[in-house]
Amino acid sequence: MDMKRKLLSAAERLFDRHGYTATGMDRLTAAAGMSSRTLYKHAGGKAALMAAVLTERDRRLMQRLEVRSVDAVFAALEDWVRIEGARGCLFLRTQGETGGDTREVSEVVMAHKATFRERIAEIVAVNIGGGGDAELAEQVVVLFEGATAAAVYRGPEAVAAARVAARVLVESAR
Amino acid sequence: MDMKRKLLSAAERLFDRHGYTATGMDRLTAAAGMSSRTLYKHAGGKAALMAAVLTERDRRLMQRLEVRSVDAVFAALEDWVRIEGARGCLFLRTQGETGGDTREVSEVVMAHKATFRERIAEIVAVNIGGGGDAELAEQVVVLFEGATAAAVYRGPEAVAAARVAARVLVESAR
DNA sequence: TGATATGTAAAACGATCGTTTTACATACGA
DNA sequence: TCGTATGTAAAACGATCGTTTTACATATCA
Repeated sequence: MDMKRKLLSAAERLFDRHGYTATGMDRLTAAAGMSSRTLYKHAGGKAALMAAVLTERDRRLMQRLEVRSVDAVFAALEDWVRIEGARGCLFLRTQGETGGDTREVSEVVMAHKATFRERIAEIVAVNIGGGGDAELAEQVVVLFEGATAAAVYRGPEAVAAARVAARVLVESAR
Repeated sequence: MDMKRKLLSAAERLFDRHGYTATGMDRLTAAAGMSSRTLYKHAGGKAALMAAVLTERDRRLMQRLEVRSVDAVFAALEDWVRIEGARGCLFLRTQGETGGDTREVSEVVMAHKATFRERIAEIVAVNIGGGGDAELAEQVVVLFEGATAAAVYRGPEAVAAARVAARVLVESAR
């Protein structure tokens, strides 16, 4: 279905640039180039549409994190910021906007963060040799989130700093 | 003015817990225990109220960062998270919700982030001895933002991990 | 040919948005 | 005692919210 792809990419763009609550259905229908009847048939409703957007974003993001080294994780984040810009983590922003009381959204957000953390832990384990280092994995997660957040006002420099910091931490944990 | 204090603390609570856009003026008047006429006389409007909330929050946060060591910065963040909970940075969340096109809000957010970064740079300079280390300061900023963001789904553990990471980075920069 | 699916355009739904206004009460200081 | 300030309660403002419905067009395929 071509219609669904158009809807999802238009919705992701608007939600990301203007926020979930502030984006009205009329703006969504206009940007997706379809009637509201068709939009509701495909997406179900606003919250379900946001959940679908986040599910798709999770897929795209996790694909970029199919790497073997901690350094490559931050290289991937650098690419992401350069291509898509830095407006903060859409998952956390949406969770914050809805106060956590939109079930469909909360579930996707928490699931994404869990698999994200798991992926980082795997990569850290490979880099360290030997068993996993839970503390180092937590540190890398924090650096990744911090780079994402700080890049909003510091730009790509924040990601570069996180990358260097991760190198130091990995080295000192080895 | 007692009225203004009641308004600001009620507004901060609601904006922080439910988001800026999703919080209606009726909920604000009810929580602050005042008529909408009085609210508008004191605050001017919704955007100006949010700006006032952020200004007050900046004051409170910066007060907690009147410390001498990088380690104390993260100790302060631990206290904050324990007392106020972890719902992410209200400044960045609000900036994200408004897409950056509410002037009154954007100005306070950017000003806060600038002074925050400056404070971190000062503390880093004291800890390192000798001139400032711009790269280390950027790393500490990233760790602080990352701990704030990751604590939403990882809890206080995220702050503890950031604290340890900062220790390692400061040591290796010395 | 005629049913089924898939789309648009546009109006309507009741609710809620941020804000202003009208009308009235109370306290304080000249 | 009279004006000024400061408050409440409640209605009204037009706009916009998310969602559903009505009426109609087009394409596919048995």
